[in-house]
Amino acid sequence: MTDDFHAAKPIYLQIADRINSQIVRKELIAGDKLPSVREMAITSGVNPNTVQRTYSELERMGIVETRRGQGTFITEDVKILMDLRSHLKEKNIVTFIEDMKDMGFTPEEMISGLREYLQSDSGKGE
Amino acid sequence: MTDDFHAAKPIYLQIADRINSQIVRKELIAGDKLPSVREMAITSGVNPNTVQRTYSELERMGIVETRRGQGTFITEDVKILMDLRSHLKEKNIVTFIEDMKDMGFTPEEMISGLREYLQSDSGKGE
Amino acid sequence: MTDDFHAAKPIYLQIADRINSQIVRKELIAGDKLPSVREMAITSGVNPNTVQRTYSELERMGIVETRRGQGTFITEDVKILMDLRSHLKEKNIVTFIEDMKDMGFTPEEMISGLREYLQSDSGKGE
Amino acid sequence: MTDDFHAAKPIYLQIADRINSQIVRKELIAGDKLPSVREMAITSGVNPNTVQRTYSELERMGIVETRRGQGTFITEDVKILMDLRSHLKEKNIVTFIEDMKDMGFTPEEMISGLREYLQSDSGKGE
DNA sequence: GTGGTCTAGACCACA
DNA sequence: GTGGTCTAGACCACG
Repeated sequence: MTDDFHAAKPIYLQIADRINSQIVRKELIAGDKLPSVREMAITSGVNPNTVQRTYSELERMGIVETRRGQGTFITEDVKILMDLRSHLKEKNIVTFIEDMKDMGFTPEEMISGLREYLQSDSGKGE
Repeated sequence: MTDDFHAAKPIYLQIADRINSQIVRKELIAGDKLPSVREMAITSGVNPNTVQRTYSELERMGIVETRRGQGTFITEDVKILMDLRSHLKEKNIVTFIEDMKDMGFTPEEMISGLREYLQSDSGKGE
Repeated sequence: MTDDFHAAKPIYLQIADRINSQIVRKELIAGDKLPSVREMAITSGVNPNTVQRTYSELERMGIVETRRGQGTFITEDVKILMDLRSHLKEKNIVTFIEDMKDMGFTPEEMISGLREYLQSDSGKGE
Repeated sequence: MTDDFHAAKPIYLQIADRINSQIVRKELIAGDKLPSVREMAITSGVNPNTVQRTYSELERMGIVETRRGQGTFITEDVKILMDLRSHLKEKNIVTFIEDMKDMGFTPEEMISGLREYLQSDSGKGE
């Protein structure tokens, strides 16, 4: 919370987020090949170094693996991909609860507040 | 989302968050005096400059005002303090919804997921 | 220029300004007695130290003189009071011109700009 | 007004003023890159932190934007830059008028006084 | 290379 | 005592 200013999450993490979202939404599945660093850099309009860093980060998390000379692939390890979903979900929810609790909201208020915004939100997307 | 690593929000903003929480929870109310820069620096274990920055940031947001030679005080402008609460609340909820939506969760899943964690969470503290 | 933020000129100088204005507008004239430090502090709602500093400053400028046990008086030296007026005037005008010049305005634009605001300004006061 | 002593506007704001002047005079235009913090620090003979502060201030005002790892740039938002000019102009003029009015000058005297100094001023620089 | 944050420690103006 | 500014120098994340 508090933010509002420069917001700014590093670009390389934003790209990682995007890829994670695609995985979680099954737009990318086990074994899929990611665009090459250069390709992704061009289509995303960023420096290749930045994409490189994204891929490294994802590899560190076990989500992708690079095969020399072939490219970068979503891991075949389905368990990791499943975990990713539940992990991101849990992380999101727990963070949300903690922040709301810090602000003195009761569980009931969290749910009703969430409901409220979900309604006024119906029918959008990025 | 994604994070887990370095996390890292600047210290001076973390302190600002903490103060905002206290305001929102009514532990700090309009007109209250904040600890002096030096005092807060010691109790928070940081450099006075860092606290100074926190206070400047809060002043920029209209949440506190400094009176020369006297100290830093929560603004008397109750409206700003009210707005703070609803602003933080909204920000939290909207972010949560967006992130969950990115991950392909339906509104129903968000609410049930939230419920689930709220139960297993009953009776904790920071 | 640039300002906009905390603005903030020290209180003791604000008070000095106010007294100078009164002199220049002949509301205070040579030999007049100023309120005592305590009195002025109360009516101005500030710390006596602050008023003390104002008087010291004015004395340093030769505008007032303090007579022990009697109080603080506007100087009898009319020349200084006359100079005050022209000095403040000059200072004001010169600063104005410099700032406008910095912004790339021509003398003609300064005068026309000034005229413009003087018209829309007719009939106000603090 | 009144001043003459310590004058003293913080260095970081003086630098901001300078940059604002350059923008208003079209010496810096939308999209231009500012010197790096370190560079500017050296050429201005101040500490990098001080320049950093200047840039932060300008960013807060929406006049510049920083691109990570690339540098600090004048905003592409031309409207902000236009507003800057008129804002600074207005601020200057209004302050001038108020101060002169405090001193008991009539609008006519302001204009004739200004004229007077503009003539004796023809052909100078900083 | 860039900006952003932080510490350490100093000095000053203000009340 | 208070906050505000500044220097010196360090470290980090980012592109």
